Amino acid sequence: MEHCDIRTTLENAGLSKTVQREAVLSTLIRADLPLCARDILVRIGRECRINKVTVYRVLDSFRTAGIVREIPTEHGETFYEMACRHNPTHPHFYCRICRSLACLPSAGIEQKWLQGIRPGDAAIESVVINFTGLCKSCQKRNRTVSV
Amino acid sequence: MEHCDIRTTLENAGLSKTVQREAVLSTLIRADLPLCARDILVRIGRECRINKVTVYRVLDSFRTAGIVREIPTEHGETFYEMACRHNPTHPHFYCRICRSLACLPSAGIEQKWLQGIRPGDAAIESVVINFTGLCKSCQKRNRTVSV
DNA sequence: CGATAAATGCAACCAAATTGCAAATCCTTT
DNA sequence: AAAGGATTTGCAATTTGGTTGCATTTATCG
Ligand SMILES: [Mn+2]
Ligand SMILES: [Mn+2]
Ligand SMILES: [Zn+2]
Ligand SMILES: [Zn+2]
Repeated sequence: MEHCDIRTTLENAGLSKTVQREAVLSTLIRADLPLCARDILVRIGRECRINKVTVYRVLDSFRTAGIVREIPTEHGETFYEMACRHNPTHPHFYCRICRSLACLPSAGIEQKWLQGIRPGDAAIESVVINFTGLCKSCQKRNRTVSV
Repeated sequence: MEHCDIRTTLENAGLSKTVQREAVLSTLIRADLPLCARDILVRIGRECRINKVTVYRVLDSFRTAGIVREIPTEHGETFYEMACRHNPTHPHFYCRICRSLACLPSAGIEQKWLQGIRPGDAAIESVVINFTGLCKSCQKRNRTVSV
């Protein structure tokens, strides 16, 4: 997969370049699936000194700038993924047991679906389509337990 | 709108009949929009003695029995609505300012959408389609403020 | 380099939801 | 109707994901 350049991304967004922002951004670019704040903190590890609060604030600035997309889940944790041209919007699958989030390969489908919707008077800013259920490994584990 | 019978609903679900369960169920049946645990607690008020924890547990038993649907929101509160035949599944709109949740009148559309999805190995149990943005009154309020 | 605005770290805080356990209630069987 | 066992509830404490206030540090620009 092709990737965005960290410096260019920050510059284009008008965000000042700090080690913490670079660490969060590079973690998200490297990731092959959406990450939550805790994931990011763990992945950065000792790479650079960074606080939990900073991760939240950095993610918020990225979201405001349109660099990342937010994917809220049933359980309450919010996941993040790159919102660049290399990663068009798509639905997600959330496992209610292991609380993992997976991207579903149906890019662009939201736009088609949106046309069937009458939002009334509301000003819609985003659509979240979240499938929930049991992932493959949790299905297996559950089957074994219940038999 | 037609309504379900409280006693029959509980009996069919195999749930014992307690004043607390009846209170929660009747509140949800009466409601004209999805409610969160706190809403339910407030609406029950002095009607019967009920604890916050009980509301959560009752809602959980209702969800397991398929009596209610869960609608998780971006902010972390979970809303609930009747899942009976009088109320087929539909998408929802969530206002990120006033945190209100509204039902969108597009019944049955999720089922159609599901057909376009390749879930891979996952066992899908539910689809949540959540529109987020600003409701009418929050648009107005925001406009006034920013001018 | 120095000034100033912006970003970060830390501790305290918050709201929603969950847990453990004792007391109360429900439901079946006498 | 009373008894007994299983289920449900209330209460206090805890967990979790996230936020706030404020002092310190860092980035950026002249
Ligand atoms: Mn994704
Ligand atoms: Mn609804
Ligand atoms: Zn899983
Ligand atoms: Zn609103």
